[in-house]
Amino acid sequence: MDIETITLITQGCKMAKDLEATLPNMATQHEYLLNSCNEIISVFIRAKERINSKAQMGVYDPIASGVAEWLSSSQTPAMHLLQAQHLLAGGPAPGSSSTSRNIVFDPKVKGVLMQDDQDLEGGAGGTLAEVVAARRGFPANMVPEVADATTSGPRGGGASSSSSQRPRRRDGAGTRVVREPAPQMGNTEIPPEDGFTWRKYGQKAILHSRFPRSYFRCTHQKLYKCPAKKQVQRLDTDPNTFEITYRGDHTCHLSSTAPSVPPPPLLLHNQLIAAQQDATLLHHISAATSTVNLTPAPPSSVLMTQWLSMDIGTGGGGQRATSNIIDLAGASITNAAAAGPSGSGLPFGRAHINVEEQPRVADMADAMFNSGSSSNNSMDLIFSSMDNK
DNA sequence: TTTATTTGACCATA
DNA sequence: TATGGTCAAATAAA
Repeated sequence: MDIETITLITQGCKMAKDLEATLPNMATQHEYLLNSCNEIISVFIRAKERINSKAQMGVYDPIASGVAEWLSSSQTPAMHLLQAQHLLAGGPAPGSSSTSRNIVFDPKVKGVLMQDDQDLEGGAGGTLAEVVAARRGFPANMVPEVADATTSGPRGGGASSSSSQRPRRRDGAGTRVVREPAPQMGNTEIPPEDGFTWRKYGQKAILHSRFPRSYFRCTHQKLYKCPAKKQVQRLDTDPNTFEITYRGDHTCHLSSTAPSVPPPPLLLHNQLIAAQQDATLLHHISAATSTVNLTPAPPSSVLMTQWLSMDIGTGGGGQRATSNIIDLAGASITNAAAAGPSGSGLPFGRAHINVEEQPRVADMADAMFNSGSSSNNSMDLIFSSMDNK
């Protein structure tokens, strides 16, 4: 990545942060906000185009990848807002590309699909869940409704894949290899989160590799017989990059109580309402009896909390208001109230939440949105009562 | 007490 | 037979 691209990205980030700083005072200045957003977007688009031109040469750029990680980790509420606007406007998220497979302006999008991938970004059609998952950079096999016909179970014995790196396994079909930069902050030993919860079941030294390979399976493997697995290994040539191999599809999302694709970034309340009215979205919004399809923690619980509190103004009253919360990725929680502190694990099973159950839903929402990590998050607390074997 | 992680042993595959 | 992948007991953490 050349210096000009870096400069553009830096400039865009600075502009976004400046905007964020002025947001409290300028929140009502729509024209100013619009202009500012447009300026920021144009800067990132220029950066994106420069990066795309490099990426299309087929070169994985660890520096660009690192910047993507940095962008992700430093994403501000203002950035979320920009992204939300573009998401609902039908256009690509700021900084994302309809064709590229590189930097996407999203907290979760960091990966570079290396093989056996589908054009995650390119699908003009597809379900919302697919689009959202694609925008979030998830491997195609993690997108609900997208069944990989070639996928087999852990020892399914499918046909051999084209992987040249691990020719030993015959069940290579359905595997996807993603490279993601190691977190720049915090514990860099931990592979970046991908929105699902994983349980580590093994670690093994690999021949001719400096770093051991870690083996993970879906946390819900037992309960839902979810065959999804992943292997995580640091690259010998670039210790700051993880190579993550996904195997098997998540089947846990098939259950109404199971985790699914994570929700999209923060969306404004009115945008959510508008989205609700969109026929394409209604497909994903359950009707009268609202089945709660629980998801891993949102990318930014803080932001979600902010959003909930933002919404209180329109909800009226001195009490904490009821909000319509819609998980656009296929889940729905209706009339979930943002209420006080929650207790520990909530004893609900296949949750058909009625409006009358708001207090309980409120606790659940609290548990969901106050959790910080997708692993060991409150959702597991919620599920723990159900996971009794 | 429950759940997650670690790690040595075992098994399957090339 | 070497190697990668998984199991399961031991241990740690919550």
